[in-house]
Amino acid sequence: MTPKSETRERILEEAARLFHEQGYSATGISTILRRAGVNSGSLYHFFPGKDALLIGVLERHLALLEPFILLPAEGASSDPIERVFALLEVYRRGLLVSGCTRGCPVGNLALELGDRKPRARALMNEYFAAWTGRVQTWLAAADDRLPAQLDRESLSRLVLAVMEGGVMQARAAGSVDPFDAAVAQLRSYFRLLASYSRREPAEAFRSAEGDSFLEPVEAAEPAETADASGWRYW
Amino acid sequence: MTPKSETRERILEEAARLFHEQGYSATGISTILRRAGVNSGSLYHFFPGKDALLIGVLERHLALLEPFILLPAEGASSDPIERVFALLEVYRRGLLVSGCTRGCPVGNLALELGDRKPRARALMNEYFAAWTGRVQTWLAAADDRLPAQLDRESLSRLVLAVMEGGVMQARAAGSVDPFDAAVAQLRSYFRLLASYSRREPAEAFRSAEGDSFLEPVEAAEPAETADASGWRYW
DNA sequence: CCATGGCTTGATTGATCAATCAATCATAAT
DNA sequence: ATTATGATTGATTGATCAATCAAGCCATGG
Repeated sequence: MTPKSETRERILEEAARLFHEQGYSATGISTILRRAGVNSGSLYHFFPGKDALLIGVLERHLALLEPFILLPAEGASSDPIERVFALLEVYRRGLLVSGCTRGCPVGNLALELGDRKPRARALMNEYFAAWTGRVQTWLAAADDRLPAQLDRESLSRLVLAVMEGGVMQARAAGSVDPFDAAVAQLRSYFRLLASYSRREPAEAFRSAEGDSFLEPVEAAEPAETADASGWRYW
Repeated sequence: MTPKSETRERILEEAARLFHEQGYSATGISTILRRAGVNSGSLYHFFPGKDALLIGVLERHLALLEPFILLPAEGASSDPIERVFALLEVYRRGLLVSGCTRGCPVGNLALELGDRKPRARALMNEYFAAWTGRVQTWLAAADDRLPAQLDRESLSRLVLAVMEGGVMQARAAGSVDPFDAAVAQLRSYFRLLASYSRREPAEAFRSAEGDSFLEPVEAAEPAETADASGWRYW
């Protein structure tokens, strides 16, 4: 038995797949057991409960992020910006080979679980941080092709949003087209950034002050949106 | 006793809120009944089953998209591009008033249900199509500030991806910051598009041909990604 | 006055859920 | 050979799930 028993790995693998395809709540322990060819006692020998299994799955995703997602993207190109798009292409492949049923395994869980499982949310945050962190590394390596005033962390958040939002639309549409469309626009943005970095500093990056979008709102408002009839939506 | 009974509306409202916060599978009928102050027989009088309730909730979201999402965004500004960002701000408010637990109600369900409920997926597609369609209308109204070669449908898909991806990150982080970051970058993209539309046509929009990102892949490959050890990830 | 039909009541069903546990097996250390 | 430890078995638990249904309520129209 390897350091972490083979049975344990098989359970995690099937649980990860099922959580990804059906979600956490919709996946029954019995289904995991059947698919993994294991008895319930074995599962509860390794994991005290379903929650712990979820944590194990997320830890596995975190461990696999480097070898199965980031390294392949880095291997696809030596150009740092192309690596960003190679990263997106990794997820595109995931969509294609699964018939648009599987995109980002962590993204699904992030929306499903929200803040109801604090430990899980911390791990998902860690996952996203590692993901965007690596993108920032690449952006830093392409320093000469990006405007100096550009906030690289924000840009990495945009890249992640495009991936997750694109995957969601692809899953809803049953087609990669919306994903491709969003990525194509991101590509266009990078082209514009590159050409702008070659010209004058431009006012396009003058920070967001005077920008009505990021105003107070924060702790303002009676925290209730209602129309004339007293209807609430949120 | 309005055309569609008040009880029915109350059930739909509570179901929508619970599906949004906890997801479809994680929400029990009994919880909906308790929160709506209704007996099970009443619910099953209006909806043959939980699936039908889901459909009803999605139809309600579709019906409320116009009055509670799109019209407020249009009312916030007469400038068509500002309307795009006002639309994003609507969701930002939703995040804030809910402590980052509620973003886009349809997005959550889209990722959770995938293609397991065809009728539901069709409605979610319709929702996204209406959403991006309106954005395209606004983009068309700002025709003079966008490069002629720009694909407006793709851009609307990007806007939706930014919203959904931003909401997901905000939910995972328990903070609107990632959402704001992604939106700020989208804003920057729009600024660049505007300044470019004032200059020469630029090669930045020369379609995607010769662009390695959108190549074959389609029906190619043994449809399996494995590393040296035979490991599969997707 | 009754009859009709939309709506509500709430106990109840069987299925499925996550989780338990005493017993057994396998392996390796002593 | 003996014991200890880890891993596995699978029947079983009580809780919760979605869904059912016979009975009653009540407003309207005849």
